[in-house]
Amino acid sequence: MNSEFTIAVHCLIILAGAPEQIWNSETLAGKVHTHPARVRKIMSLLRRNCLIRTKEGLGGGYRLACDPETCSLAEIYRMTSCSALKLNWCSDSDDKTGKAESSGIRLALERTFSGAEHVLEKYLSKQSIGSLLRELQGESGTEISAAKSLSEK
Amino acid sequence: MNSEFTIAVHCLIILAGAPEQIWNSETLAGKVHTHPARVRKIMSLLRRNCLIRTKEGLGGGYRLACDPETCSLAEIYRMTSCSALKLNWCSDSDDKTGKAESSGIRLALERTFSGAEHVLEKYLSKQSIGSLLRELQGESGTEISAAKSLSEK
DNA sequence: TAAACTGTATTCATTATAATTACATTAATC
DNA sequence: GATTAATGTAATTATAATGAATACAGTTTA
Repeated sequence: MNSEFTIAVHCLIILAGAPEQIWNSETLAGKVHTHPARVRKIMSLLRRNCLIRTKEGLGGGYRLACDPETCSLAEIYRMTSCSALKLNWCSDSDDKTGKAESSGIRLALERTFSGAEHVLEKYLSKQSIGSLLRELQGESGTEISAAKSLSEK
Repeated sequence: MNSEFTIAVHCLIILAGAPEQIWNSETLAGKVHTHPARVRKIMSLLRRNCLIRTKEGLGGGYRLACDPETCSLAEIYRMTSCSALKLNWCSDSDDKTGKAESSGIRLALERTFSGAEHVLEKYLSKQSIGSLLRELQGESGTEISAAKSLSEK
């Protein structure tokens, strides 16, 4: 999984924390520690998926366009990092034995990986921009981490 | 997750499929489509974790040293790819606002990632070299994929 | 003692990732 | 309108991660 997911979530949380405000790429880049052009690229992806609204021109920038509570991390994961757990290894065409045993192994491992992706998405679907934001806002208190309890269900 | 996990599992399945046989790095490398030196490096890791036994010298190679049924993929994952889902992004020391909001976001995301790692390991702990091997051997039949059903539990 | 292995470090090549630059386009404001 | 400040996007460059290849010391068998 590359860092696009992280940056996307981070920016969305910032937007959700001040829904009326318009944030530009430079400000977001400063908070997320990356380059404005990269922020724009990722935000552009989020816009095409209708999570945010963009305003071009002077005074422009980004605003949230979705309900933080229903915007799940799984959704964002799919946009940014789909199949990050994919099996990365070449085909088995040159198996000389004819028994094609290693192809069988490959299939089995592909099922394992796709199952892994499945449980990961299921876990991420239980968290949303809203839930993370609430977790943040309650941080000064003594709450138990929501992520921890979710993963131990 | 890099491909060490895949190669390790693949090699272990091969060893488990012929427990009496000694496999050398060149043969394994041919089946797994990588370089013998890389196989040796990974097998060396598995040996240090007592999953296999090594025989050096002429006629040497690798043999399984564990019960395939209790050798879970989670265990192998931990050896090869631990924290593959770790948050990869720099610290927040230069936050000028003083509110340290983005540090809070960082902590929240770290919890999310560590929870993700947790569910992934939990999923992998339900599969073993033995279960994969059995899945392979029953492949000619019409069995439902074990991985699929596990991930949908 | 020679041959065939593993163990391991090092170097090189490739690929993936991210930063940077550049510039067209858009919109607000003077 | 002209200027300014923003996004959208492509292209280039730099850096980091990954894997392949090489080399050679150590080990065991015959």
